[in-house]
Amino acid sequence: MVDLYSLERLMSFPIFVNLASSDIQELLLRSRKKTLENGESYFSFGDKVLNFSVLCEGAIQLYRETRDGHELTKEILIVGDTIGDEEILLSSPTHQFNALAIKDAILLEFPIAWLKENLKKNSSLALNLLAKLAHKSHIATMEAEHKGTMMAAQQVSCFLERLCVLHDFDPRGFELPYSKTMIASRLGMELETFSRALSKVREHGIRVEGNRISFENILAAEEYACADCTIVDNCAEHNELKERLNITKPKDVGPQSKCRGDVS
Amino acid sequence: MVDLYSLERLMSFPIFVNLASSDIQELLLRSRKKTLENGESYFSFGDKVLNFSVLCEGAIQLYRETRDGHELTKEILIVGDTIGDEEILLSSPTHQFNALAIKDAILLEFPIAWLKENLKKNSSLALNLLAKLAHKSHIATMEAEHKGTMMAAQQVSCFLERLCVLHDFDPRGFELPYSKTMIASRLGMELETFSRALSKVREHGIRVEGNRISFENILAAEEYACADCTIVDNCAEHNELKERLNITKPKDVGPQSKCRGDVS
DNA sequence: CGACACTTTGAAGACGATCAACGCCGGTGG
DNA sequence: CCACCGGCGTTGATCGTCTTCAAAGTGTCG
Repeated sequence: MVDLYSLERLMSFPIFVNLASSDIQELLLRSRKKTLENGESYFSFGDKVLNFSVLCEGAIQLYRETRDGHELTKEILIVGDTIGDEEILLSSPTHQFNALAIKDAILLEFPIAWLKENLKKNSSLALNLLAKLAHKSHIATMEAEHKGTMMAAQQVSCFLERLCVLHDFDPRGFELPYSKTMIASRLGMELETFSRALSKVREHGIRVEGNRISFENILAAEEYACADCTIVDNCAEHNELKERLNITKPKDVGPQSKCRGDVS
Repeated sequence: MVDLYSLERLMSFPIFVNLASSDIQELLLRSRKKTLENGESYFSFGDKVLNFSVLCEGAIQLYRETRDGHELTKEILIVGDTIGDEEILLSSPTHQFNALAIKDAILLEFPIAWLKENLKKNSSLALNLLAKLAHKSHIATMEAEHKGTMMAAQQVSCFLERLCVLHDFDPRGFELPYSKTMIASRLGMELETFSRALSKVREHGIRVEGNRISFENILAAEEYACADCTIVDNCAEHNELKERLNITKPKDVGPQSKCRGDVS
């Protein structure tokens, strides 16, 4: 069992980074712990926004349903991510999507009033949230661009590379952390399309066997994934991946590419 | 000629709303005025990020170019919008897109150090920026969903309705504020597709004659645009539009829909 | 062994992108 | 004044990719 209340752990989350320990201690006094089992709903579309929450363990899917019963995954949250910030900042009284635990999860909850207060008082917290939102917005832009310019298989290739880095998996072989159905939904494509895309990435240096992924030829995979990406230096995760596989230290990072990606 | 330095004008911009007049006075001392002519470039991909800027007049297109020479419009900024906030918050030393004046434009520029400073000191400024980014992120989510679930003509219909409200045009007849080429690019579709979509929306209560748009049957247009939108109460702009046309006061706004949209 | 969830594969269909041709208009120059 | 040109928008035909529908395969767990 993870020590939920470890200061170091909390301070490693982007939202709390740079906060004084005293602030975090103060934090914890106002917080509630919430546990969810795999498959348990956290809230649904239309529910009142009660809390600002930080995900400490597990994973949570944010999704909506279209009228024809289709499910649209907006995001998959992983440890360190936050829930409710957007609604609070938009002054939306109700949630605009459903939240479902897709692994056993633990959250720290804070009443929304707490966040509103502390954003005014604590500039570090406000800056952290600003950085997070800016990042999110950047990712959204990038993925929108990808959806418009790349073929499904290229998106999958790009996704797998980012996934590997962000989850700190071994690039030489790792298991997908979610079902393929979930990933397809996250990528905004049909399961069938995703399945066929997985076949295709095999021709580009990525081995796929069941749920096991391994990067056999990262340069080929990289080349394929980024062929139509406008980010010149390619994604930070992609470079990270190459470094880990000891292929090429990018000669000079220089004007850094900003293709970081919440891949979840 | 607009009085650029009118306090009321600046305070009406989302980014400066709620700031004390003294703060705004202070602001102006640090600012530089920059004018651009229609067609003039403000900065290009890869340029160093030097300023945080507020657009006071005109319009600016943010776009990238793909390798095959295609142009991708990320956003069209209108009066009151800001430039450079994202880069500063992401600590990106260079711009990740091009900025081009598509009307004669006037900006107020602040050195990036200024923004960094003031975000710490001035919580209202930080909160305004947070609200703006949250809103931007929300729009991005919505438009991504639209691109995935609606046909081109539905997106166009939705866009025209939001455009009308955000630019405060007369719903019974107004001119498109940008070229069709520009709008198509903004919507992430080809000019031909946009052109055909305009033909199709005619069958759904929207008259299109050259660059003139008029909403003849807002209920039909609304029904068409939102048929596949998961936002239950539909866009705030759509409701606003219906009110302006005196069709139906929405019986009860209730849990407010959050489909506001920077349509530019 | 059978039930069930999940995934793969195949074939048909829909939508938007692409290529190509044309119409329209304003400007420029002879 | 007219001829020519370029930018912009429309329309038609074709093509590619993703979606959809259908069926079969794989795995797990009782």
